[in-house]
Amino acid sequence: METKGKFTYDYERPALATDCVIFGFDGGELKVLLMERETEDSQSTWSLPGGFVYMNETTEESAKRILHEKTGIKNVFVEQLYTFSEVDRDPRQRVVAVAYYALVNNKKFQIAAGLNAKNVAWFELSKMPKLIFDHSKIVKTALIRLKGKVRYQPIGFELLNEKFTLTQLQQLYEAILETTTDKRNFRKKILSMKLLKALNEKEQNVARKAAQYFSFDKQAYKEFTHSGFNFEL
Amino acid sequence: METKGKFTYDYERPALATDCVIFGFDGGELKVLLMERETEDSQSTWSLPGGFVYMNETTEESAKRILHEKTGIKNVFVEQLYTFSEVDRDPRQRVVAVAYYALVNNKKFQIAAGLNAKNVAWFELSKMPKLIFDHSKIVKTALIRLKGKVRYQPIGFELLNEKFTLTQLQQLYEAILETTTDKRNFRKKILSMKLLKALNEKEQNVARKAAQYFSFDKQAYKEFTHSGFNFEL
DNA sequence: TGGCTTAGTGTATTTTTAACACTATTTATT
DNA sequence: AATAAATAGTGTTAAAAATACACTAAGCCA
Repeated sequence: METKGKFTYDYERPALATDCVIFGFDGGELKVLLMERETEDSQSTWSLPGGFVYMNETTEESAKRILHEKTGIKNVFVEQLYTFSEVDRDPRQRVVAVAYYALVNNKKFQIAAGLNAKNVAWFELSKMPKLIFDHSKIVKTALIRLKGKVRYQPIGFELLNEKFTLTQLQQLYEAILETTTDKRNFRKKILSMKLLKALNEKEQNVARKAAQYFSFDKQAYKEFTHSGFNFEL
Repeated sequence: METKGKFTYDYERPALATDCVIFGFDGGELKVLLMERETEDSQSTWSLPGGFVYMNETTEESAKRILHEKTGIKNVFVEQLYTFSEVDRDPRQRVVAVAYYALVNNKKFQIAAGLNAKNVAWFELSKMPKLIFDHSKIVKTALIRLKGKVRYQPIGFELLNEKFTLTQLQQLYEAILETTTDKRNFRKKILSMKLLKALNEKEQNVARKAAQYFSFDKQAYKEFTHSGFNFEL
């Protein structure tokens, strides 16, 4: 128990923190951004970016602030995941963590990737190092959520640039859902929802037929949902 | 800030509480169990059962403990809903609330209903009183979750007795999803999953043809999911 | 015994999903 | 200039699932 501090309560309180699982998509692979810290015995351990919640911010604001402070990423999709409260999850003190997950598009992915020299790095899911505390469990929970959610909410687009090809979109879904899909059937289904705008623009400098660029039409999606339709893939 | 207390920290901490949305199903209606408290000005206000998290319990244990202490209900389905952290959600002090929702079957519903004389009561969703703080928002969030979840997880059964008729089951789904369904199609679909066991028992004392009782077959569901099938209604 | 009430059941149509293979375009290579 | 390499883009058919729809069965009551 702290004694030097200056905030005193008439009952004991857990500390409250936020942790963030940051997903990116690159090279056909789903990746997670992790931070490295040196421990006292000068071993390195990896963890999710996280920190304590301030008194004047919500947990969502806290997660976004920490995301920005620690990785430079801002203005991305962030959603609450789950609150982890095992009594001994942090052996040093009782910390309850409200976990969030973020989806980072390819452009911001590259910026975050540029920070590699420092203490953050992208990891493929199959190549994740051991993580501190219950952070592996948090990542696992985030993956399950992402897999479930991507099928009935158009959040996958958050992982691509504003303009993307149908092949990229299909690869994204295949990576997240760990499936393969027939190209024609995938295109038929996604185009039938009329939520994609075909742009007057094609890929450049590719040694093959250049693919058409599309963008997600947020306005059409609004009307789509208001008409009682449900996104589903 | 408290001054008489004996727990002191070197930075300010929000209080951590749990609140619980308790769903019951009776008379073809989905209901929520609420608590009444007297305020200082002797007006009554309604709220979700809730309380502070102890240092030696997880938030889930806290929610279950409080549920039991305040309503007598235990051994029911309880699942984490969402963490509410608006800075001013409780005007008296900063409280972050981890909300849970519980599904109470009809038998336990009746017991809880018997507490009516005291300070708890079941309310139909359309007849809910004004609630304290952000508790209406919490109920709304719980409803959205229940609606979403009931379609791809067999949690609806938690709201019925162990034995139930297909008509009861259908009414439950219709109440939660706010839809109507064709009786033959509903039966065809639910029975095709082979997750219901027909019991050698019928309704008693009804002034019409007595309906067959069924129960949910947990063992079959385990095998069902392990075979890669998904519950879906 | 006739009336009331809800249980229980089958078929035909429409819609959705799944399976499947070739041509078109662009760049790189020789 | 011709050809090879790579991936974009496209339509049809068959199977499965969802939907729409109406009568008979059983038990109690008046």
